[in-house]
Amino acid sequence: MKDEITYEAIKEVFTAYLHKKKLRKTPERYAILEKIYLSEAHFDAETLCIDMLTEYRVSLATVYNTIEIMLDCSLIVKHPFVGLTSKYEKTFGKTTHHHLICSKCGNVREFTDKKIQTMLKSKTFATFEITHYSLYLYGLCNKCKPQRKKKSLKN
Amino acid sequence: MKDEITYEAIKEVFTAYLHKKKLRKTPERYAILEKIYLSEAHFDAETLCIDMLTEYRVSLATVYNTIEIMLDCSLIVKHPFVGLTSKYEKTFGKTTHHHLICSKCGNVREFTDKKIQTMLKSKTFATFEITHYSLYLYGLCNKCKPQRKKKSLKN
DNA sequence: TTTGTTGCAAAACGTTTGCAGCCTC
DNA sequence: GAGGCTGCAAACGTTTTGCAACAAA
Repeated sequence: MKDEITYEAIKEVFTAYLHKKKLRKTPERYAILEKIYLSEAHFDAETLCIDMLTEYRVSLATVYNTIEIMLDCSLIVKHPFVGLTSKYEKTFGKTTHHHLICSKCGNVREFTDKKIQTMLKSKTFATFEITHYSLYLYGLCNKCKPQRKKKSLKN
Repeated sequence: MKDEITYEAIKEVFTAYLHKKKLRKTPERYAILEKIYLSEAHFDAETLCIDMLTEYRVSLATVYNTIEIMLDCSLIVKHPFVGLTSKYEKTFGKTTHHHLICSKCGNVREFTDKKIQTMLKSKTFATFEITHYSLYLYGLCNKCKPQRKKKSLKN
């Protein structure tokens, strides 16, 4: 059961932000927003740019520009995972989750944990105003985990 | 009351690792290790390199090389905080902690939380072997937090 | 009409690599 | 003595910037 978040609703949020900041509502920006809206996975700037080719051609510079704006208005978050190029992820239509990153193959997996969420959400500081948090668990995924004896394939 | 970890003890760990991996025990590597041992703060590769100048001159390439080795043997961890160049941090002589990163000025602060630690340490997955985790809390530090009316200094 | 935005290419940035000489083993 | 390691400089991948043409307001 997914949250019913429509592209129109997100578009409105984005439009309102662009308006507030006196930024222009260009077709490129909306094309990028829609692409992100339609995808579920983490993405990096270049892949997004290439993947858009069929629908709408934008330059990488514009992708970075738009990503920056979307970060500012919290429509996406940035994940600079160790060993990978920076990944981005939409924040709407997804429940709070955390990440498992395989240090060997770079695969990123999500998981949710109500107790962790509750605990972190309740964390406050007198001298620091939290906007968001990132919890990354690094390790080895099943495929990369050294198998306990099984024809011992070298590396 | 700090843990009594001596440079000699750490040096032994490093030496053992170099030996195991058939890597050479060069003065540069030990100079870098000592520099890291003596410092308490997070550091980045270039700053470390520059800060070493007075004691021992090493090239940035060697610093990166050595950092890589130290990451492999878990003497340090890497923190690619959003908006900052990658920071590294020694893992010895420090208690488990988490990070507060100011999105505006880039200041990084540490904090400890027993409950969070316990909860995260107990987290396991059948299909993922956790080696370490990073918890980053992004937000605004006291200095960067918008003050509630007080002569309203612009920016 | 004004001024922000685009695409492009060049530059910047942090990091890695190739190589000749050096030094550990 | 062999081969890993060093410093240097060049190369790399990612991200940013400068600029002329363009288009949103």
